[in-house]
Amino acid sequence: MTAKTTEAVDDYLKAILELSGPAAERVTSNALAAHLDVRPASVTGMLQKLAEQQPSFVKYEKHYGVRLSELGKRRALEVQRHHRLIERFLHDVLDFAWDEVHEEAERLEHYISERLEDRIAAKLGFPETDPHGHIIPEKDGEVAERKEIALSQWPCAVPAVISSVSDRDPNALREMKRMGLVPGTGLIVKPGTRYASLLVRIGAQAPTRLSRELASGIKVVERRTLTGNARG
Amino acid sequence: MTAKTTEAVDDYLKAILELSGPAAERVTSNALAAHLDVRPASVTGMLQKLAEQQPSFVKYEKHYGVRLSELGKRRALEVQRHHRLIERFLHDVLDFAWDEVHEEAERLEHYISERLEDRIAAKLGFPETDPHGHIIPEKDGEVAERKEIALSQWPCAVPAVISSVSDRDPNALREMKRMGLVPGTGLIVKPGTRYASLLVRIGAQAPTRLSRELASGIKVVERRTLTGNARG
DNA sequence: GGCCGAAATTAGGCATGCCTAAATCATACA
DNA sequence: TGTATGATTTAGGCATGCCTAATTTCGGCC
Ligand SMILES: [Mn+2]
Ligand SMILES: [Mn+2]
Ligand SMILES: [Mn+2]
Ligand SMILES: [Mn+2]
Repeated sequence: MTAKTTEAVDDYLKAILELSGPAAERVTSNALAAHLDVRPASVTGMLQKLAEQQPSFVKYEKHYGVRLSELGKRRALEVQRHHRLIERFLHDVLDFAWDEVHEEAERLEHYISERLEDRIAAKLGFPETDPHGHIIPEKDGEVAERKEIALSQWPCAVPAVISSVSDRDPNALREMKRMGLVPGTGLIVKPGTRYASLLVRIGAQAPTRLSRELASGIKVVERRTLTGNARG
Repeated sequence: MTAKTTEAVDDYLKAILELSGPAAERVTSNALAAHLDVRPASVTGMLQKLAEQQPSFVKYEKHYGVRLSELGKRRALEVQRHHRLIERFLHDVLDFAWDEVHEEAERLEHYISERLEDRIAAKLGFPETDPHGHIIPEKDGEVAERKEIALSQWPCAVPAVISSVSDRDPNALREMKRMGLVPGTGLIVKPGTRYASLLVRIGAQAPTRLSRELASGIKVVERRTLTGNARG
């Protein structure tokens, strides 16, 4: 039973969680402003208000950035759980395409009750990931960890499996699906081709060119590591 | 594609629709304030803002009340359609009890997209009523009319069928379900018993006492009139 | 150590939508 | 034809959360 939040507050907390990365580093006002599509001045205002609350969702040092408190992390994970459960539900039960679910979930995540969250999870059989491969936090805030790496950072010639893809660009998602770039697909980056595009063998297909832009939305793990729905 | 609205505006429009009744009479500020649980001064403020918009959702005469414009009626019906589809979906697909669906729908009705509305309707096979018997407006704003009457007004000894029940009081709903007072159930009011309680034969049961309060939430139609899921 | 540019904050405003307290209006009835 | 009473509106405020413009701070570089 965390304190009462608004849609705006929830979105700030989730943004801080997602921008601070696995090491929970400080997040800058500018980064938040870009992610949330508001002006930096608005971010400062919100962070000040959040920081002076008692108890507070954030630790904020003027001019140095913000990070989540335990309470803030708890709430951010709860909203993220809502988001990802809703995406899987829309996709699996209501026939939404994987490029359509994000926008809808971005709103609904703030307005479903705990009861509805639980019924959705039960209906789906307590899924572990959303349609883009992102891990759904447990109800108690636990997150199954996984050391995934951006495809652009992955070494050549080492077999990898797609673990997740960014869900924020519908066009990119449609293009990925067309090329077979979905979670679980295996791939290998061909050596010496890391300029404007990557030469990649996707699954069992012949090697294809993959733009850096598209590649930037893809995260991978080592071939054997993926638990569950591997396909490559 | 009606103009952009907020949750508050949607709730005002829906309240005006529901309080103005089949004859679309003017609704008073006080009635709205009571229904929406805000102060009358707040209602006045909102009605003034709505009335001076161009195009406007309402026709408002200072000191005399408000009614919906065509645009306002269109929007109110759309929100009502959302509400009732969501209630049926939560009940039929996600195992919500009939006394749990209203509160959830009251929030979600404002936040589902047209796409989600359509998918829910399709998944349900385009249902005609919500779990409380209320008719779901069509997507184009058409409403199947039905001349239902409050049970308290129904003549004695004339066979009736429950057409709908009020969904706003969870306790009353649980009590109704326990007594078999659900849409489709037939009943007859016994003569000469219209004081603090009604003596009523519900379905095939022995006659029971029914408090005026519970009866006030029940609407009925003539025995043969109900289309569809009659049970009485 | 001082300067410069980028990042961040402060200052001042606006829109929404709620509140309480103080007028004012409509109207029933004496 | 007043008048009182309840309904309604006006006046003034507050919280949230966004904006632009102006100012301050940070940090790297000469
Ligand atoms: Mn959101
Ligand atoms: Mn996702
Ligand atoms: Mn509502
Ligand atoms: Mn209902």
